[in-house]
Amino acid sequence: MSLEQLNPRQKAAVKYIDSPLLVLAGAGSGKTRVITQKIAYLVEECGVKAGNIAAVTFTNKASREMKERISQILDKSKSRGLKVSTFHTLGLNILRKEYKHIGLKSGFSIFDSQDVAGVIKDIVLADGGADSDQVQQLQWKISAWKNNLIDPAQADLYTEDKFDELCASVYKRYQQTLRAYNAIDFDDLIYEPVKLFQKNREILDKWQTRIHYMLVDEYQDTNGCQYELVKLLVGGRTSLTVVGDDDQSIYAWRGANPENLNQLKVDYPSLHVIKLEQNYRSMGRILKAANTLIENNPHVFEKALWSDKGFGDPIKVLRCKNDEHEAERVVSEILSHKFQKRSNFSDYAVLYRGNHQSRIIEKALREHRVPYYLTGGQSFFEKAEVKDIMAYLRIMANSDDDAAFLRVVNTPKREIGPSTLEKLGNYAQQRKCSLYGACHEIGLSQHLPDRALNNLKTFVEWLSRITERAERGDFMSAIRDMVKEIGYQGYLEDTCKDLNTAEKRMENVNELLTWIERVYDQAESGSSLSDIVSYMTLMNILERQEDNENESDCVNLLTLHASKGLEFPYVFIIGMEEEILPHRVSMDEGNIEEERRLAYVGITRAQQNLTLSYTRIRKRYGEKMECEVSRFVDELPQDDLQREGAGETANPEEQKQRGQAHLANLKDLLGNS
DNA sequence: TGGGGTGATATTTTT
DNA sequence: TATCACCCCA
Repeated sequence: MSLEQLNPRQKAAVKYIDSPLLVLAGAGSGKTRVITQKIAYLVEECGVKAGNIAAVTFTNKASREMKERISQILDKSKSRGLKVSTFHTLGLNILRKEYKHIGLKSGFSIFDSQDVAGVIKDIVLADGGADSDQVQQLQWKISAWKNNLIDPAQADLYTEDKFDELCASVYKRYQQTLRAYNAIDFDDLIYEPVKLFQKNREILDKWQTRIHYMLVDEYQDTNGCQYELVKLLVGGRTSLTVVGDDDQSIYAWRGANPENLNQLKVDYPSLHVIKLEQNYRSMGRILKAANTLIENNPHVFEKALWSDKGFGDPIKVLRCKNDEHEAERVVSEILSHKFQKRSNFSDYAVLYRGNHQSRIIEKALREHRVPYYLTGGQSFFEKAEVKDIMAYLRIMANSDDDAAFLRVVNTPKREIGPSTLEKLGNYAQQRKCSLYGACHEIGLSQHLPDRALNNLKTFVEWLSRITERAERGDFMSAIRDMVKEIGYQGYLEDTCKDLNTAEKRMENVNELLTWIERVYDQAESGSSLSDIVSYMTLMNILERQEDNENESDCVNLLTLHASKGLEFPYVFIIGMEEEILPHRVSMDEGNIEEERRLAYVGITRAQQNLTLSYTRIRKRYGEKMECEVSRFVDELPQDDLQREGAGETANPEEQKQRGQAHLANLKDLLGNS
């Protein structure tokens, strides 16, 4: 195999196997290439079987990309059994084999965060009241506990105030409820295997034998639980390579613990560190700006990106009168630039801090007839029609899944209303069984009027028939018939305002079916209905749609967060203002460093040109607010900036503002060191 | 059962 | 200011 295409550092990272390895891979430094080459190296030169290697990523997209690139460099016969998966899929695979040890039955469901919110709501409601804000906080807290491996009993000990006590008691009942539903949540996919491994040496041994080498991508995004899983699977061995960049850690607010990078040095004293600093993406000036900015953050590992792509144009800084003006400027910059360079619309990206900022840009783009593609928004699996069909599959796979039952039972309408369901619920509780189970109990007739009873019976009988068909005969035709038999298309046509949206939703349903078919075809033989449903739950079809849309020539609109891992020739970052970037809330919480990393991520997306913009006045909550340029603009190398716009020469007012920003920044630095 | 009026609310999001 | 739940009424 040829390692010639790699630079010396990359080559070293691929070949190093003597101790655990941390690869500090700067933006655009070819980290995916290192991981894929290393897998090939392990297989071809070190005699490790592909089936004994586990490579872990965070998103489906990253794992798909990695699989694809490996198939390009490694023979199919040699890559057989290679496990490239997300953390959650790895966890699911473990649980599929070991579910009995944690009190689950086969066919368990995976609850998404909406299902979880529903369960918590029910629990609090039984307590006598809840507002949606509280449910949110409870959900967040429980998730945080799981991410830090704290079980309900331990949570009891950690309570500091009344709210913590409530959380702990809800946590306990929440776990019980999930078990009763034969369900787990996303966090459990990692939490439960870790707990099991900690308790049961034998099972851990088995999995350690199965996995000889682990590679972890985007290591700075791991949480405590994920790190523990890696640590357990690696055990005392040296067979670990993690790749990460502390400067691109932008998900701490979601439970990621970038400290895990430093923790490695403690847990593995023999840890070897290799830095990848050559950037293959951007012009020198962009990297200089990025380096200068991020130097304002404290670092455990120093790192400076460089490239041999030439220095490039100055970074434009647009100063605008107001937000409308800003949008207008950005669009006209894109248009005139495109005209000059004869580039494509898809070469441009507009990045922003918050989703709402896209609206005004969208408006300007529409006015100029510029096609655009908006990333984000509702994910495919959050669409009601997709959730409906998925719920049908879930109840078919796991009859204890009450959440799925409730969603499905009266959609489309079967005249099974709230009062029927309440009585059914009471009865199920009395009999200590699931809602579906309760429908089969003889005693139910005592509690329900005939009409309601009949409706329910008809439904569950139909459901068991179709389930049986799916399990026994041709899976896909049973599913397709199911959609037909419930009259879903007619239901959409009745409930949607216009036929157009009904049609669109039906298209989504069909797309879902196509996907189920694909997953079914690719799944190992012997995969059950529930296996298919589990994998579907962990998937995001939207990603694929994105790829499709990108083929038509569109300007890209996305949040800074969503931009991580992507690159564009020409990048605009709008709203470079105090209270936006850095965001107000982060300022209050003292999280300036993460905001700075966010700006860093945005800047390093640009290959050739970078334009920043800010406004003097912005409408916020309907009120006109005076704005101040972001401190991050002041932290950039001023000689490399080309400032343009309304009253571009610095007036006394602005001088003063900048002075204040600088002072604040100094204080910030002092406070941190 | 659905639509319209009302009031609260306003980062970032993957699995 | 704009949106989105949610609740109430027809």
